[in-house]
Amino acid sequence: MGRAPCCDKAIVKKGPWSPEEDAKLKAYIEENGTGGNWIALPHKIGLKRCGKSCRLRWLNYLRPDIKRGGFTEEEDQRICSLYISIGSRWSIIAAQLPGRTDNDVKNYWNTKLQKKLFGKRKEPPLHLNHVPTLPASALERMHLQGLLSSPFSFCSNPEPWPNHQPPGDRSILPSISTDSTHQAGFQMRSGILKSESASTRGEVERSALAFHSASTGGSLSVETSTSSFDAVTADLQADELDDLLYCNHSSSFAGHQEHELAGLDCCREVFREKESTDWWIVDGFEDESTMVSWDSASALGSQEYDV
DNA sequence: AAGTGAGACAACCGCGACTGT
DNA sequence: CACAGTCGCGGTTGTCTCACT
Repeated sequence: MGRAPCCDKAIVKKGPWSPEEDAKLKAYIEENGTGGNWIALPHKIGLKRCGKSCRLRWLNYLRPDIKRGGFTEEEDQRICSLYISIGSRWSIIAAQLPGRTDNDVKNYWNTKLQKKLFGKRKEPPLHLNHVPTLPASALERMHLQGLLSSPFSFCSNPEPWPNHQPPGDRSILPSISTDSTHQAGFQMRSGILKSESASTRGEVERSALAFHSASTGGSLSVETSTSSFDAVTADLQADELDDLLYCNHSSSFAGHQEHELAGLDCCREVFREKESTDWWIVDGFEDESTMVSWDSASALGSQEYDV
């Protein structure tokens, strides 16, 4: 028995939306709002569409604040920086780009940016094939980190998330985005304690962080201030990203091979030890890059995390 | 002009998380 | 606490457009 479908697939219409359907949906939402229930909405306005489909159509296409047209260089850089920092959290990345939707950003990454950064080649760099358990996105990010001059630079940033708020106050501060829809998408998910298998996409980040932690004598600070994602992106060298995105980066790549391989070595080292290490994260720090090992846990000190 | 392939964009699907009862 | 309904997300697939042969 699978989960019950959210709507009757025999009745709902699928495929591209007609202008009439768009007009109906748009007019209703502009006048009445979504009513807090997408599933019921299509019935109210006589649309033979799934509620999820209506939601998607509104968020990705009909919403008045949608920005059309090509992405700017600044947006490119921002997407890349954030992708390197947090991975394929498209909704979060999109929230940093006013008027852009997660679908937009995701499509743009998949069709354009990925090619810009990695070239036409589909397979990962040869040496990365030696880490077969890593998911593609993690490999990509590893590769990008290698292309920049400071491998795993994001792990030197104590604040990979825009801010951390205590449980019970999960909404991200307005400074991140003034757009209400985006803010809604920023609802931080609670998760007091997560344990993840070693093969999840956060593998690289955890390894990197553990490496960083070890190399700094096990000290690791996790702060709870309220600065924005700018702190993350500032950590990546904008000019280097610019090189990767808009210039021939072959020379840059060659120059960083050594760094990259060194970074991989540290990962492999950590992978060998992962069996004996318990990985954990604290509430509100959903991103794997913020995970810390027990080795560095003592540094959390005064933080009262519900573990 | 017709066929074809690639690229861009739109939409769907499945799943985990959240919320109310 | 359990359960059902709903939301939101990320991955994937489908469709359309356009350039090229």
